[in-house]
Amino acid sequence: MSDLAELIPNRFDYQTVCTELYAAWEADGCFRAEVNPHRKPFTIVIPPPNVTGALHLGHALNNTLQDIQIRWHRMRGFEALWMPGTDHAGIATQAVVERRLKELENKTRHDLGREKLVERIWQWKNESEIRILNQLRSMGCSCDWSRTRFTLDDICAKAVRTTFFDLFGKGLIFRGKRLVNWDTFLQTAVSDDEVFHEVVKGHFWHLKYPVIDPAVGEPTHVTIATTRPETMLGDTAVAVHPDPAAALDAVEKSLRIKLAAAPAKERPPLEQQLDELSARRETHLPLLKTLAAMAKRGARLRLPLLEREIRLVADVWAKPEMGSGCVKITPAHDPNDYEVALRCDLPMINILNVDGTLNTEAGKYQGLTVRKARQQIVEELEALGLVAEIEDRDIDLAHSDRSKTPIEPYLADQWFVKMDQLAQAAMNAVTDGRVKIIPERYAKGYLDWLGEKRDWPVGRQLWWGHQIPIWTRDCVEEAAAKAELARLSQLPDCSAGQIQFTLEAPAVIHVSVRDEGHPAEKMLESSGYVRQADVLDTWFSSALWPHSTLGWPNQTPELEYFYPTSSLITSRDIITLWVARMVLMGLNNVGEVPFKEVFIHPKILDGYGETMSKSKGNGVDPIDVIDKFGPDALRFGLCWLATDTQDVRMPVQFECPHCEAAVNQTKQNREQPTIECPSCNKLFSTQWAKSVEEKSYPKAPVTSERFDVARNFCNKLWNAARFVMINLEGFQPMQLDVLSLPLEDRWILSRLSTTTRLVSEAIGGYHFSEAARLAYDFAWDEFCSYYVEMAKPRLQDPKLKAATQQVLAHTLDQLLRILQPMIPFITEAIWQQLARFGKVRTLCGTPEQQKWLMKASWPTANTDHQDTQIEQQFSRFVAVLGALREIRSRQNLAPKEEVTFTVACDDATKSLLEPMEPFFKALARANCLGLGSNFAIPDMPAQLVVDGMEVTLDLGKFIDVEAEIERNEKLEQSLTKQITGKQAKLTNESFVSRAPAEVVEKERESLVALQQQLESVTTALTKLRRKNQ
RNA sequence: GGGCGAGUAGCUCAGUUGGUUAGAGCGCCACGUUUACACCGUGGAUGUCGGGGGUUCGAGUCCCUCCUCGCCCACCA
Repeated sequence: MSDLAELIPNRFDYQTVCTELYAAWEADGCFRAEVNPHRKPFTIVIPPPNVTGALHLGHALNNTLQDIQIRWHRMRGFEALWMPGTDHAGIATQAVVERRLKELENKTRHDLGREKLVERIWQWKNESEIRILNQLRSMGCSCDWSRTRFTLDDICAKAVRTTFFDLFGKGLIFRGKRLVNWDTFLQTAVSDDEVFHEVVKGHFWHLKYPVIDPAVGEPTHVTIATTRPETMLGDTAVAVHPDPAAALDAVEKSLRIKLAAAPAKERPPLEQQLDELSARRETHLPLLKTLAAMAKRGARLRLPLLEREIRLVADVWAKPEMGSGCVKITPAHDPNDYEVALRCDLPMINILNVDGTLNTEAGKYQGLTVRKARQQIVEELEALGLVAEIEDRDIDLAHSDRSKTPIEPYLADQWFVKMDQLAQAAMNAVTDGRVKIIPERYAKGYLDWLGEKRDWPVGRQLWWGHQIPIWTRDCVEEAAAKAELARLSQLPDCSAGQIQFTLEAPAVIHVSVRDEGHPAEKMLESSGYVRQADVLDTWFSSALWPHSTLGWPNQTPELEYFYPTSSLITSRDIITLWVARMVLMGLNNVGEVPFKEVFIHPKILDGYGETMSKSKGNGVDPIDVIDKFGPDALRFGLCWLATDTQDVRMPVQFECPHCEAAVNQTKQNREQPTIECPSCNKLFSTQWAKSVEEKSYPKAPVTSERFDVARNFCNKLWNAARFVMINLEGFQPMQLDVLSLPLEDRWILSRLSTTTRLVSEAIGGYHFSEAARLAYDFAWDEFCSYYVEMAKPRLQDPKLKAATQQVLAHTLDQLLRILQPMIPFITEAIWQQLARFGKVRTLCGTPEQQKWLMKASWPTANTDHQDTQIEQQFSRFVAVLGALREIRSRQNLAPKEEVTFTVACDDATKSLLEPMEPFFKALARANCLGLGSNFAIPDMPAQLVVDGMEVTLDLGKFIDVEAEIERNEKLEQSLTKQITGKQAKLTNESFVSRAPAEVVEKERESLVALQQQLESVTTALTKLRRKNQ
């Protein structure tokens, strides 16, 4: 025994063992999943991480939960496939590489050219992909690496190309002129999802545009207001409401309705608005009426500076209740103005170059940046006396999420996917339950978003991504286009289904080619067609992920077997961007939903409740946590925290590399390149260290104390296992008859069975935290604190030893299985060792021959072992034990001092407690002198009533009478108070008559118990007081 | 403006269909090295369950309302 104790270290050496275990699993093909008609498939596709950088704690959570599901199903006999891979993440990745290019070499992508830049991005991708996949391995993710995909690899590319060609042929892809969010730094359109708003200080300029040839009684100027005066260069009209009086009436009416319904508190502001409105009727309405009339007669204005004539138009977009009541119309740079331009048939003038400078349309301002132009224009207008007023104002300015630069709304040619039918199909899949979203509340956002059925702009003016497979030729004249279309339709490629084409009125022809590298591509290029330079939105390829990774469009056996996938586990922020699009593409391409369930897990927030992100500096690298706590603690900790309703709030600490002090990460220090440790006053560096000097300081890992629980738990498990193994010497398994085992054995087996069932239910229902807590409580409180402690005396007894060993080995074996999905490394390491000492760990029947725990079978809850009566009996033992310990502790008895005690109880309890006598001795150093009713009361008693049992300790020489009196007095008070409350309740007629009988009965019983307890406390007090005199 | 979620011990969170004296981990206090584990053991202290109102014999739990925080969507001349 002592040899073994030395052989097995009392700490799990995760640093070396985990890497070895992972390699051994992988070498043995444990992660592989194959088409296997004899098993049911269980499939999860990983939400492919972006190859922009490394994974953070959010990914760690996401992947831990997936791995738990995969490992659990694998043990349950499913053919479990976890499909791994990464996402090329178009804009994000190109932006990272371009930023580095700028920082390190001061070059732009244009200095490098398309081919060279793409080459650089591939390099970056290769590096970060290795890093990401290694992070996943370190975490223990059991992905089938032989199937690893990348959204830009050949297999995914084929799926993208096929999908595009198909949608194009169905008329669901088209080109249109639309306003896009233009990122002037990356020089690409970004989607609404990639835009964030930030309030900046700005101004509100009121400008005057002269009226050309005003008639008598007409104003000479029209005043408009803008936050962006430079856009006046692109103005093509000023709008006024066609019927300002009616519009004001409507506004007033709605205000009055609101006012009538509003509570008193909200009224004043509404009333003020009404007052302002009526004032406005006097100050503005006459003028607005005149202007509306002028608009109808076709009045024209002179756009200052450019001296261009523009129209005054009547349009409902102009709100008479706001500003001057007139609004400048800049169709090419404002979404609303664009709509006005369509309605009023206005010209649309784009004044910007792709880099955000002004173009030739800006006249003498050409080449200026927006900023410079604004300054100059305002100065010149002021000189002309055309600035009526300048207000200070906060402006909610749109910024590009990727480059952090302001967005310019910009009119450009864009490719769209028509969402109509596709979105409807995806909505139906959720409403009819083919796709179940868990928790259910997230279905609402999904449906609302799809319900808008907005066309999806899929083109990106980037170099990194799937190039749009369209060749375009502008035939200039309609007749020529018609002739060309006729020619195309005669081509063999056309009848072979290799090309499809559309006519964009009046004379632009778009042709799509089905297969990459098909001769038709060359043919088109030699006959005047030009390939679209744009690439596809990165979500286009990720939308295909569940089927493209399985080989679609080829009808592979994998696709047949593993699709639809079982479960998608992801974070809530991409429900629309990704989940919704996967559903619609899956339905379109394969005709079946991509997954049956979507589980949305909580987000990891920092100590301030903010989402973690690299740019904020509050991100945590899971590798730092693994280094400090081990991969199992990382996983178990995340699992423990992943509750059903709350996001995970996680304050994090730098760990000083010099003195290991924990330095809380704050808003102040989290963005600094170096930090001085408050404990040793030495400097360490952070992720922001850039300069050589900054980087010369050792980098502090960032971890969180929240992983302590999990680390401690792993250690507890390790040592419990160590105890079991140390005590398995000479273990000879036999066939055990559970029913004839002693109480404690039957109790732990019953608890094991219940725990097994509950953990299965929790994992199956995605209640990960609950699963962790159930296993934790069973392992720590029930197995370690009670069963193992009780096993100690039994192992000394030759008659009891064998059965005890067997139950210990069996329980540990089953516990390891239950924990394997959550903490695979340490459980596997223990299981491998356990197999050396106890080859057979079943209670009876044939043992399972399995090399690896991760491939072993999931335990089934043995209902024969479940015995609520045994569990209740055991809880009485625990109660007595607790009473003994409490008395010992409050009397401050040294652990070595033995005490004697008696328990007054009924006969049933007596026969139950009798066999437990040795355990009172072992666990509380207390010798039982008597159970039941016939025993002498000691001279110096300390009593406690629990569960109707009166535990009396003979304190003899040990007693601290004062302390005992004080404690009893306190207790007496509290009991009296409770009794009074209960009596009041029970004499309350309405309670007794209306509450269910069993509730009333329960109250009565508890009153009796309380009274009994009070009585014994009073008796004890009397005795103690007498003694004290 | 619309929607969703959260507010329970110093901190981070559980709390099942309303039902005895509201729980856990960490932290704190006291005692302790009893041959698995000090990443441990035993015991203890700590709560107007965000505020107010209502339903009910009974509310942390249900309803209304207010406050605070977070997230999503829409809009912003």
